[in-house]
Amino acid sequence: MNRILIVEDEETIADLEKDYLELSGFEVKVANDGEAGLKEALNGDYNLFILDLMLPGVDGFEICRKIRDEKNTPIIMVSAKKDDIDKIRGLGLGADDYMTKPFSPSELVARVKAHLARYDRLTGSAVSKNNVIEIRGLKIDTTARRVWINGEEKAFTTKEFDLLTFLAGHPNHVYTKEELFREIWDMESIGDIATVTVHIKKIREKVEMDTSNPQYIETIWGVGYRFKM
Amino acid sequence: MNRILIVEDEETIADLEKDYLELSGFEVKVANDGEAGLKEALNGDYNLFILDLMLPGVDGFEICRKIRDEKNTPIIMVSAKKDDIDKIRGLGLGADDYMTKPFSPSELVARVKAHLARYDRLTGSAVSKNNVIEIRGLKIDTTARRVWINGEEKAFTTKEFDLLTFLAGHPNHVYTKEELFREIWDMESIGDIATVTVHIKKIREKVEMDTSNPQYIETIWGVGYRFKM
DNA sequence: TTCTATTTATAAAATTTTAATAAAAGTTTA
DNA sequence: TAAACTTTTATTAAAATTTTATAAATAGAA
Repeated sequence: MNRILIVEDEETIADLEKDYLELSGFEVKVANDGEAGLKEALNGDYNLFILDLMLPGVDGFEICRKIRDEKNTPIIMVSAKKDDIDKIRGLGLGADDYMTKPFSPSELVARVKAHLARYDRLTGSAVSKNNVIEIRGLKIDTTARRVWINGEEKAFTTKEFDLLTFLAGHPNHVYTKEELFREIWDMESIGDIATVTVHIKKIREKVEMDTSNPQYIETIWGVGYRFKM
Repeated sequence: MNRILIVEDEETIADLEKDYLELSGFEVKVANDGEAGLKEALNGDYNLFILDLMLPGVDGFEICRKIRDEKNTPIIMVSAKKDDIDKIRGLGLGADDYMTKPFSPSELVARVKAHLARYDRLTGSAVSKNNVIEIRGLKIDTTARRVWINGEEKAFTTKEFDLLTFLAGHPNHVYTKEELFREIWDMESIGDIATVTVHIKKIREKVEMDTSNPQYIETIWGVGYRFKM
């Protein structure tokens, strides 16, 4: 459940925003002035802040800065004046979005969802974006360039790693040695295809339990190799 | 140095955007159709994408989806029609921003900067808000720019510190020397990559017990370096 | 089946590529 | 200007890749 803090002194607006957001399944808290808003923002555990720019006490501007000193939580700034928005946008305050009143509640909800989704995308899965291939006991981390067989890490050279990753990334597809050479070595094969065989052997030595009965890279006689899946 | 890819078929617009972004210190590449754009986006190393919605070949919509399958890089979608924007915004395509043509180049630059800053903020990993990185016996205070190995403080020069902090802040990720150079030296590497090697050596001398068997910064032969975690 | 030609596996040597190191030259900073 | 730092260059060392030679497996034909 995502928790949202609205810092807004106009109660009708705050209530309207709150209602719509709650209908969309968010947990919402409202603070009516700057002091309370700032305190709540820093001590509470929120996933997103909606800050009005004009507030009694501490203004939205100041709250935004203070939050950014401590958190990366998404912040949406709201103001009645288009000019203010333009001004603060230029200040590089670290807010994530700016909306001019009046706005439709559904647009607010849409933006809130978009910011929460992005935040999760960037913080949660920063590493695991497609960067890990896992097939049976084999695990390949493509950005770290590390390989594990049944939990045990094995060292791979550049070409070995590239070749294995390419094959594992296209399982069940049969590639000729020419195709593999072109793919990994980035050039036309002019007979120098033996090196593919040698690298396949090296990879198998590290990956397979029994080299003569490969579970991962299969030999297709007279054709090429295929990564079994 | 941040690298930006513009996928836009109208050359005058693309050139205008490119000029403004370059004036702001970005490195910009333009692709004029969907095919080229998609290929470049997936293979190249970019920090942000600007995609036109209407393109010959593969449309911006499709490119956005394909990029999101593989990367979390910020995407700004551009369209001449306000209606299209509203439509795709609702689709949850994973784009980070939407702009309607015509727009002022300075607004484009402002948004680009904002998105890059947020991306860094959210993915800057281990460092983020804490300001202190602590991994095994190594402690780095990023605001004070001080480094301790097993409790003993060591003096680091600017470049050494930046390089170590970047690597330690993105543990397990393998970076090429080109990438490291771009990151720390803020410019395109034109062969002057040897300096990265030398700095790695200097850092290891201070950080490692046994330089020839590094516990922190590992060499990935033929690829680059990785901070072990 | 047996023989032969073809293809792949294996092992080891030779070559090439890449990084570590040391030291000099250049640059910046106090 | 001197000291500290950075970059470049040259040399050495290490590692990875490719080549070569030989063995083994497979498929096809007699």
